[in-house]
Amino acid sequence: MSVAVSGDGLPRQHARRTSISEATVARLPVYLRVLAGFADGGIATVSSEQLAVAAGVGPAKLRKDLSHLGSYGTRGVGYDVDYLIYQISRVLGLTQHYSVVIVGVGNLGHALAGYAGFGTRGFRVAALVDADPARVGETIAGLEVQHVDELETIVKEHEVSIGVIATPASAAQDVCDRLVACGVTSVLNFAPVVLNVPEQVDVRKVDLSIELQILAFHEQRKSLSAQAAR
Amino acid sequence: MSVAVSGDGLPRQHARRTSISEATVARLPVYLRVLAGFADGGIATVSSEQLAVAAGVGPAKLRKDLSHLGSYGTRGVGYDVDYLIYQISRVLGLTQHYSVVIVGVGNLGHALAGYAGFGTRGFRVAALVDADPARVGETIAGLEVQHVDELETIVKEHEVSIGVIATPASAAQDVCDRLVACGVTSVLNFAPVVLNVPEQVDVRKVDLSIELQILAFHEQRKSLSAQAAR
DNA sequence: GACCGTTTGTGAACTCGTGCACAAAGCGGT
DNA sequence: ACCGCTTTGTGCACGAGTTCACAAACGGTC
Ligand SMILES: NC(=O)c1ccc[n+]([C@@H]2O[C@H](COP(=O)([O-])OP(=O)(O)OC[C@H]3O[C@@H](n4cnc5c(N)ncnc54)[C@H](O)[C@@H]3O)[C@@H](O)[C@H]2O)c1
Ligand SMILES: NC(=O)c1ccc[n+]([C@@H]2O[C@H](COP(=O)([O-])OP(=O)(O)OC[C@H]3O[C@@H](n4cnc5c(N)ncnc54)[C@H](O)[C@@H]3O)[C@@H](O)[C@H]2O)c1
Repeated sequence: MSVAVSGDGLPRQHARRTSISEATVARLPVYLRVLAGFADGGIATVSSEQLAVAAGVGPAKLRKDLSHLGSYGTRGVGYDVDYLIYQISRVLGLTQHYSVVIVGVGNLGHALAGYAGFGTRGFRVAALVDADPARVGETIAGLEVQHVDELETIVKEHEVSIGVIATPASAAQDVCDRLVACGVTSVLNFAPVVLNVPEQVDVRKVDLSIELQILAFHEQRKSLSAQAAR
Repeated sequence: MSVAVSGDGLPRQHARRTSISEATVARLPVYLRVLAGFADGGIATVSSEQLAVAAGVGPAKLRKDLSHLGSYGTRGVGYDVDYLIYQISRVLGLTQHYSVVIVGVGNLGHALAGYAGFGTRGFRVAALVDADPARVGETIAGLEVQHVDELETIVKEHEVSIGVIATPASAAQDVCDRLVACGVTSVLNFAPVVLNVPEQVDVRKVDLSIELQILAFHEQRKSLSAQAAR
């Protein structure tokens, strides 16, 4: 593997020639969480075997995933927990901070606003907005709900890069368009609709009803095969 | 394509020889939702092109997905909306009803309990349980919160097949073990932990923090390439 | 009934992701 | 300095999933 030496004299792997696969990126946060657990437990080094078991993946897959972000491991020993945490954080972009705006403060929006998990890894809920005048002014988790018309001002002022949509499905596309128009380039959508966005905007969806239907499919498969065995 | 005739005289495609791929199963609920929208709008038939656009996938992928569940389409015309809804529902196992138990009625559990989307497609919230005695007895969306020790009784009585975990991460594995011990074979996990379950149990996870970190990765990628262009 | 434009269903090529197996590399003990 | 044990990093084969491209099928029209 080729190694470049940067100005400060520290060796620096530039494995950022080939981009990391989407499947790998989706697993890195899991590794990160598991590693954080090890670090809390005072464990200094882990083998790919241990990490793999804790993360629920195969050891080979784990090693291949990690190899995509550089060669940070010691043969015969394993990985240094703290160093690996740092490297994964760096690759995922968690060394920066991201401001999040939550749009739609209903049942779900309330839960999200109060969710402690946001703050833990570089994400900060900058504002809560809703279209319902009755909700505007309410304070949740230390934040006052603002009107959705303030969206552009809020996004500009707090340099919001991630928008979370927790409105009814009927309003989601409209809200998304407004977010994109304000310059938001990442959207996390909880509403059960397929959002249309320009090329450069990333959308990820969390869809409870789809998850349930996938489970239903497997339930049926299980009960059918149980029936066939009879 | 071979066609079998069942006892009742109706022609019945037995495309259920080969199992449907996981990727396809994950998209079927999306098609179903889009189709429901078309049906509401009074549209009787759709082409793969129309459906694909509405579902946010390519037309070829859509046709291949649908072909996996039989040959329900008319060349030169398209698909009959109602019939396709029925067929997808059948394949996904939504013609049956599933009872769901929600474990952990905190911020998120509250939102889930009140979520209308549960009832719409054959899923029924049979019970809410929590470990906190202060929460037991509270009524949410017409259901009284019961103690988690009642879990086994509840699962047996309501024939619960799907368990939703909305407890803190520290309690999730324990709750999961108890659900599995009661005979629950599908779990939807909102807690940020990797659950260990026996082979025959399906687990799906919804993990907000992972989604955010994936978005962060792409945000970083975007800002880096913008910087490189400068 | 033959023709024509349309749309499905699907083989085939291709890309992407996974798992195996092993050589290279490090560490500790002698 | 050597040896043996452990574990990484990766080449390779394989399977899953996607995309292309087109023949076969259908409805409508003459
Ligand atoms: N509650 C859940 O557990 C749950 C689970 C999965 C998905 N969802 C989805 O999440 C979304 C929200 O669910 P909920 O239960 O919180 O609904 P809700 O009706 O309780 O809340 C929706 C909120 O959005 C606000 N809103 C409506 N239009 C708006 C607009 N144009 N701009 C800004 N705010 C607007 C409303 O005033 C309301 O406060 C829905 O799409 C739902 O399908 C909810
Ligand atoms: N709030 C959110 O928006 C959000 C988003 C994503 C993920 N999550 C995750 O969902 C889970 C719940 O989040 P929350 O905000 O509702 O937390 P919460 O603390 O408000 O609620 C947790 C509930 O679980 C109950 N509980 C604890 N141990 C239990 C046990 N052994 N059996 C049954 N019930 C038990 C508690 O009494 C409490 O009522 C957490 O793991 C959290 O990380 C929450």
